[in-house]
Amino acid sequence: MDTLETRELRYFVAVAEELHFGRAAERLGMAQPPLSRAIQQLERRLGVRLLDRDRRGVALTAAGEMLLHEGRAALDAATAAARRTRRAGGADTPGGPRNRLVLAVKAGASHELLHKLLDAYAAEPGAAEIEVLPSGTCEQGEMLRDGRADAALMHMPYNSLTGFDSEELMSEGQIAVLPARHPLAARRTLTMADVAHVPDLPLARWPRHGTYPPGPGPEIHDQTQLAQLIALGRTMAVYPDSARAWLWAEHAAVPLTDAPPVITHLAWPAHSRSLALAGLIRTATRL
Amino acid sequence: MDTLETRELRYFVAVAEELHFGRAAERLGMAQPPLSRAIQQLERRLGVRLLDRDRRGVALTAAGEMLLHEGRAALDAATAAARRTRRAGGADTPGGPRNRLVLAVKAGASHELLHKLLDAYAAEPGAAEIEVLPSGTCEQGEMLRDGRADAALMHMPYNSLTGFDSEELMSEGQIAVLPARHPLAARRTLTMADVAHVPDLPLARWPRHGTYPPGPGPEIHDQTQLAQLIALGRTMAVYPDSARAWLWAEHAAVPLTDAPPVITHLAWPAHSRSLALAGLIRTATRL
DNA sequence: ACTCGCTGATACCTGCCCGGTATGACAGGG
DNA sequence: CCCTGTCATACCGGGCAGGTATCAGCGAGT
Repeated sequence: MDTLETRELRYFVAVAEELHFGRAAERLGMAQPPLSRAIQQLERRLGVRLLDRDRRGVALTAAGEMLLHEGRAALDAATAAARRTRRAGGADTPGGPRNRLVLAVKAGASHELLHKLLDAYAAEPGAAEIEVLPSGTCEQGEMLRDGRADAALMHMPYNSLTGFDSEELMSEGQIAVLPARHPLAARRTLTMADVAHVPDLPLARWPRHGTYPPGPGPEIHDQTQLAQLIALGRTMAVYPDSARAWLWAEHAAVPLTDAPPVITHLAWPAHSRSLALAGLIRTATRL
Repeated sequence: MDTLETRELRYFVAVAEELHFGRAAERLGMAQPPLSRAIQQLERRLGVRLLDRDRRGVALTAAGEMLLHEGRAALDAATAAARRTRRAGGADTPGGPRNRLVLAVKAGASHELLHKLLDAYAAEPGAAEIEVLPSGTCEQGEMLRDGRADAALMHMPYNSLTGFDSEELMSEGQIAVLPARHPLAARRTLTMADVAHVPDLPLARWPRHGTYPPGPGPEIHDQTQLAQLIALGRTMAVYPDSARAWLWAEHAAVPLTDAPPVITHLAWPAHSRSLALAGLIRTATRL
């Protein structure tokens, strides 16, 4: 009576995202009529209109908006339960159940810190095995929510910590990564204003949630590509100090005096009760 | 393949809590055999043993432990989705959908603060209607998690804020609430040590998660009962300063110099995106 | 204006799977 | 040794999820 089936949530979220019954049904691998009926039953069960069926397309009501957000969260929680249970039971590791933690890290970020953390934790008695899972740009939050990861290194202010517990690990300044022969590379320091609108060096653009912000700079998919474009003198980027670890010879790093500091946190789902995670947190705080 | 049905979660949580298929089936209102089969199917789907069936009773494996915790969270998220959607659509309000917020408050706590908050918020333009939902002892967290409430007044260190966003509202000292004619009531101040083991005034015991801590004091169900027992000289209690609001003439309040301060927070689910809630938070921070 | 195309809704049917009843296997206790 | 209590197995029936075919409204194009 008062608890929704995940099947209903899956169906509704698909329709709410596509705003089109046919496409949603296709995405779900089913025919359109049963989907229509399922949504109608859901509306009747809840006693609430979720969608406004205008003859041309479908729109969310306020209640539908709410169910889209809450339903996504519930679906994430359900898949997280499945994934974490499989992992705890060792269903994904050939050698049977092992004490294992998955740590999501933005690919290439915080090399040195990560190294120290892993070494320190491995030295602990009874340490679990840690799998480092490379994550896309700002994807760590989703990975924690849907159970792909048990913990993550997150970088304020780029990631959002809402909904997670966290422990601050490190704070660092930011640098402008420039082509070595560009005039700006000779400067001792720069400001954000200096680098905001350099005509011949537009700032590179990273995708946020799959879409790119507008701007003149090139669209970046991965860090190697960015490094190459900088080395070729086509673009520049603003990065935390620790990015110096992967700079090329053709790169130059100039400190930005007024950039906000980047704070690296170890974050984990707030309700976690794993012993292995507690150990990792403990060693992290001692770092 | 990778997302669990809430039916499966309900069944497993029931079995994991009862550690007994028959009782769990009874609680679920079904027969035992289909429940056994459902759990077996779940184990096969996950590829993981969840329960150790010893001939005498049932025990959780590590994976089962994990699924119990994660499954509870997922079930809470699903029922929260249903409740909040119904509320957003006005399924529970006769007059149709109204802009409404449910605020969980420990019954009788923070009267004055609550009053100020409600008044200030009601004065805001476009304020939503606020329903004050009295909550049992330390129950506010569950209410936020399963959607019975949209926000809560929580009192550190009694409530836990993990998993919620929050805003600090007030900090106050604590007092000992004593029978007026007891010798200790004449003191200007007291310490925790003074009140810990008074032979003729054992500290009252509140339930935590439905069970009472051990001790000599009486078991308390509600505040009126406590007030009466104190007035009768049978027990005493430690309360935040603001409890003075409901003291009787036969009560005395003596400040405790070394009690930890009680900090009242406004807390809400971290993923909330409601406009009305944002308004309440804004007025709360300005208080 | 008529038709075509696209939308979601309805009607009807079929097969699966969920749940119930009856029973079995197995261990422990009197 | 049987009785009790546990969970698992065997079998069956009904409800509901899902598929196919079709309808119903609205827009657009000629």
